[in-house]
Amino acid sequence: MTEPTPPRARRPLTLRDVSEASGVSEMTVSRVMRNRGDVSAATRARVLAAAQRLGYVPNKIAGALASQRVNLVAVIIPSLSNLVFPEVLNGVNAGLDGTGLQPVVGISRYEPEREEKVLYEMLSWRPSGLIIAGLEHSDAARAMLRAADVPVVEIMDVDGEPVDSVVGISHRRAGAEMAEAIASAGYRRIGFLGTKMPMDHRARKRFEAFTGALARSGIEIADHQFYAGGSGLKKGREMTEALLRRSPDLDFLYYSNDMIAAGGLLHCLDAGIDVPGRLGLAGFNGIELLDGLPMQLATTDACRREIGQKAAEIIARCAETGACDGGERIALAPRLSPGETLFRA
Amino acid sequence: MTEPTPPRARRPLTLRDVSEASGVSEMTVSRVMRNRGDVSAATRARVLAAAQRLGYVPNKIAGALASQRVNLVAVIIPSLSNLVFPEVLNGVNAGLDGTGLQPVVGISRYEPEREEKVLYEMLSWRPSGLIIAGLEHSDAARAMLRAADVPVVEIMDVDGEPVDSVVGISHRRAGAEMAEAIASAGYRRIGFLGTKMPMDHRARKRFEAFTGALARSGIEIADHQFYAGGSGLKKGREMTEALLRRSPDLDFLYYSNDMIAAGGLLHCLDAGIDVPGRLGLAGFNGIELLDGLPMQLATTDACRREIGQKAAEIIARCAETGACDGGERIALAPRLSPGETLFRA
DNA sequence: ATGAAAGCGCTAACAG
DNA sequence: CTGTTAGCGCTTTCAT
Repeated sequence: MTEPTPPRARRPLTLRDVSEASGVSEMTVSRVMRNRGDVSAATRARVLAAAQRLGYVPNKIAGALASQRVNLVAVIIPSLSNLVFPEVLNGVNAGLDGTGLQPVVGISRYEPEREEKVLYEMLSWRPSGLIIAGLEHSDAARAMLRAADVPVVEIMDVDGEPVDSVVGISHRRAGAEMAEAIASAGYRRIGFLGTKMPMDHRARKRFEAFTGALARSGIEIADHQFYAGGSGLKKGREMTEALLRRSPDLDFLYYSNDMIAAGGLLHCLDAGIDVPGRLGLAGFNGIELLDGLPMQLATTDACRREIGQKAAEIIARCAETGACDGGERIALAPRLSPGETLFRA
Repeated sequence: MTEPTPPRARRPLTLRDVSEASGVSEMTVSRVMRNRGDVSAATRARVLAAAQRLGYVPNKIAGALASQRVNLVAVIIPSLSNLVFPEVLNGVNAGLDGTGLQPVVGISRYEPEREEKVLYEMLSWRPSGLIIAGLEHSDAARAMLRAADVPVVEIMDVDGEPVDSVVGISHRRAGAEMAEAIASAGYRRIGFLGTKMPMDHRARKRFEAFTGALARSGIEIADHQFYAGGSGLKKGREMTEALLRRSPDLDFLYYSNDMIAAGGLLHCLDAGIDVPGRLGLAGFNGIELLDGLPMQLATTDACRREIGQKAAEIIARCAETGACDGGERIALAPRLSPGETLFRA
C-alpha cells in the first residue's frame, strides 16, 4: 500500500478566493454555492460570476466535515464481471436519481476478508447509506454494519437475518419452484451445473432448495458439476458436453446462471439434441440481453434492477427524513418463465 | 415488525473516544491507526484493542481535510449497461490494486450536460486522479479538467486532443482496418448497423473511417441503419432482418458492437443464410463472454480491460511520485480477429 | 516514543 | 439579506 496523493503544486481555490474576488463574505458565497438561505439576486449573480471566472469548485470534504452530511451511498457488490451486478447498479442509479445522493461502488470479489476491508473503507467516508449484496458477512463486518450509524440495506437475498433492511428475492423459493416446474413437466434424470458454492451463497441456496424440492417429488439429483471462474457461452458449452458425456441419460439440466445455460443450449442444438424433448434446460437471472437465442431459455427473473432501485429508495427516504425507525423487508417474487426449453414436447 | 430495532442513534466514535478508552493521546492513536511514526508495540496493542472493542472507524473526511490527501480516483463512464464499461472498471480495479487508491464511478449516460455535472461533483471531492471515457467534452468540462489540479486520463479513444494523458485505441484505425479486411475478402455490397452517432463518438469515428476506407477501395456503403437504446441479441436479430429485407443483396454487415452482431448471426443461421459465403458479418469489442456462438464472430478487440488498467497505473504513478509532468499517450493496437464470419467460403 | 497546539475549508448558529 | 464566531475530526509540526 503506497501513500495517497501528496499535496499538489498549485493551491486549489477556496471560498475565500471567491469571497475576495466578489467582495462578499465567505458565508454569503457559501450560501450562493449551495442555493441556501436568502441572497439578493445581485450578490448572487456577482458571486456566481466570480466563481465561474476563477473556476472554483467547492471542497466537499470540508463541507461534509462541517455539516456532518455526505451525499454518498456506498454500494458493495461481489463483482462487475457478472452482468447481474451492473443491472443492480443501474437500479440503484435510478432510485437515487433526483435525490442529490451519489452511489459509490466497492467490489468484494466474493471474498469475506475483502468485503470487510471495502466495508471499513467505505464506512470511513461516513456515507448516507449502505447497500450491500447478500446476508452473509463475517462477524466483524456485521459488527461494523450494526455499529455504523447509517441505514443499511442488504440486497439480492431474503433468506436470512438482515442487519437492518433487506430487499431481494428468496433464492430458496426460486430453486424450489424451478424444481417443481421441472418435475411436473415430467423430467426425472436431472443434472445441475453451477458456480462453486462457497463463493456464492445465493447459488448455494437455490441448489439446496432445488434438490430439496426434487426430493419431495421422489427425485434425486442425477449428476452435478461445479466450476470456478467466469461464466461465458464457451464455458457453458464445454461443461454441458462434459456432463452429458459422463451422464448421457440426463433429461434436464439446471444451470446457476443464464450465460452458461445459453452456452449449454447452443451446444445441444449443435449436437442435434432435441430440446426440450429429449433434454430440458433452465438457467437463472432472466438476462434480457439473451432474449433472441435460437430458443427462449427457461429461467427465473431475479428482479435485479428492481432490487437496486428499491434499496436505493429506502436509503433516499432515510436521508430525507433523517430518521429511519425500522428495517424494511421487501421480498420480491422471483418470476419463473418456462420459455421454450422446459416443456416436454 | 415486532423485533426491537437495534439502537443506532449514538454519536459516531472519534479519535478522542479511543484516546480516552486507551489512556493515550489522540495523536498517538492517530499514529497507530495509520501505521505512521514510531509507536511502542505495547501502546500500539492497547490502542488497537480499544479501537476494535469500541468499533471505531476513522473519519476519512476529517483525515482528508487535515492531510489534503484523498485516496479516491474518479472514473467517469457513459453507462454500465454496455458490458464494455464494466470490463474497463475491472481493469481500473486491477491497476489500482495494492496502491491504496479506490475507484469511484460516475455515470454520464452519454449526455454532455450530465457528464459536466458528474465531473463537478467528483472534482469537489478532490480525488487523487480522474479517468474519463472519451475525448469529447463540453467546453465547461474541459475547463474543469484543465483547472483541476489532478492527473486526468482520457480513455478508450486516441483520435483527438487529450487534456492530459490518454490511453485507448484508434477507432478510426479499427474502422479502416475492418473495411480493408472486408474488401480484401471480396465483399462488395456492405451494410452497417450501429448505435445512433451523436451519442457515441467512438462508434461514429469507426463508421467514418470505415466508409472512408471502403471508398478508397472504390466501394460505397450500400445501406445502413442506426438505432437507439440497449443492445441485445434480439435487437440484433430484428434489425438484421429488417435491413436484409430492405437490401437483400447485401453481402456483408458491419455492426457497431458484438452483441447485436451476435443477434444478427443467430438470425442469419435461423434464416438459412450461408455465413460467411453469401453474407459476412463482423462486430466490435471482442467480448469474451460471446466465445461459444455457433460461429466465431469477426470482431476487433478494443482492449477494454487493458485500457482501464493502464489508465489506473498512470494515476497510481502520479499519486506515488506526487508529480506528473507530462501527459502520457498510450495507443494500444486494436486487434482484428476474422473469426469464422469474415472469410468468403 | 509521545504530546500540544494550530489549522485544513467549510457550514451551523447566531447577530445584526 | 449579510456578516461573525466557533467548531467539524483529524493531521501537521514542533516540542519534549
